[in-house]
Amino acid sequence: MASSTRDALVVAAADLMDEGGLEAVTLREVGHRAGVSHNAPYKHFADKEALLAAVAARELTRRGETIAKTVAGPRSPEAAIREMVHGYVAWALAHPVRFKLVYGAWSKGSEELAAAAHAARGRMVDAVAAAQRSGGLPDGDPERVTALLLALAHGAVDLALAGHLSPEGKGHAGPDDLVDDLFRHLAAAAGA
Amino acid sequence: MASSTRDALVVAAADLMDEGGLEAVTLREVGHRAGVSHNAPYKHFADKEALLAAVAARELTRRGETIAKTVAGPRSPEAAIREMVHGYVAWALAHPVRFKLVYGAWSKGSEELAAAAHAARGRMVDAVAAAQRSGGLPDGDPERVTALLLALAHGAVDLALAGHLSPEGKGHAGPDDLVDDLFRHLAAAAGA
DNA sequence: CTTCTAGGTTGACAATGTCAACCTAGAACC
DNA sequence: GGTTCTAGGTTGACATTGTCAACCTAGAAG
Repeated sequence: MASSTRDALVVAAADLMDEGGLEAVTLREVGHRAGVSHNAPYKHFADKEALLAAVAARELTRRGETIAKTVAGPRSPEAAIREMVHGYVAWALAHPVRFKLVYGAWSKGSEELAAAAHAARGRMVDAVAAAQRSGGLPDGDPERVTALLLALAHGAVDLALAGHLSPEGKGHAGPDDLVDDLFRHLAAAAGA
Repeated sequence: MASSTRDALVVAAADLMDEGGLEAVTLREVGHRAGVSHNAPYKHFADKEALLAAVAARELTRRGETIAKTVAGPRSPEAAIREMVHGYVAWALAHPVRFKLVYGAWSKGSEELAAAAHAARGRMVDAVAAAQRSGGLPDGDPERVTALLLALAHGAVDLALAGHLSPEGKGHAGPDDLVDDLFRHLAAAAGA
């Protein structure tokens, strides 16, 4: 197993950002929470960004496990993707800071990150392809339909978190509503 | 007109973020570019975030003007929304930092910002409603269909900027491709 | 002519990322 | 066993940056 101090640092950073946002994650406080000095993190990470990348990798790996469980759960392929996309939305809304970290720009492209992302995407693509075969989604490159679903979920969540989604009017469509709308339209397009 | 120094500060900040990213926008450098001292910005803005909000308001206002011109341009309503959404994508890809600033979280909800955003959205909703009447888009609350379009465009661009869109595979669907896909599916759903 | 104030200046401070120098215990090797 | 190397930790210092406080000045207001 990796250095236990290293893990403690990653956990401390994750906790800090959940509590006080990204700007609350200071190397000094992270070190303090992990029970080491303000400079100890540099023995495990090149710089602050590398630490944050480790946090992102940890989170993405967990997401991948969740998705793997989802794929084994529901009965129909349509239900499976629906659940995946709604799961994505729920996770993002529950952990906004981790969400923005994971799907922000990684100037440091860790291998673990790329692998976890690829695995998660692959599972979704499979589910989409299955749903296409059963007629619940329109035809076309499954990768591309997956990208469409993910992009919509991502955008809806991002806008919602920033408060730019439906200025609290009567429509009041939340991210989940938009996801449902898209699935409905896609189903209609598939049945044409 | 507002203080000319104030404008100079806003312009300097906008230039800086275009050149070196958000982290390059330091109050000292902004002041220097505007030809004043490192503390002069505080005579015009409460804090750094207020300055950034002013930059965002300026950018959003410009976007609104662009959209207004677009609405008067194309012939069919379908072409008009298509052009609006693609214009959104093009702008975001061309000015990633401004894009993230404008659609990031404003803890300081300036009135100018809210007004500009509302105006821009209204024009898009009108265009969507027109397209619905001519059968190019499926029925339903126009606000909601507009939100769907914007959310997809936003998400596609955000993922693309972060490098999380189609891991350079053969599909290689860019934001514009996803937007086209959505329009195609919506048209199919409308024709059902 | 006095007074007020908007806008500007300099100086200082605390927080933070980061570098450098130093220390220590245990693994590794003879 | 004794020597050496090194991973992991410590303290101290430094530059950058946002922000506050004190001070200054020219022109408007009276």
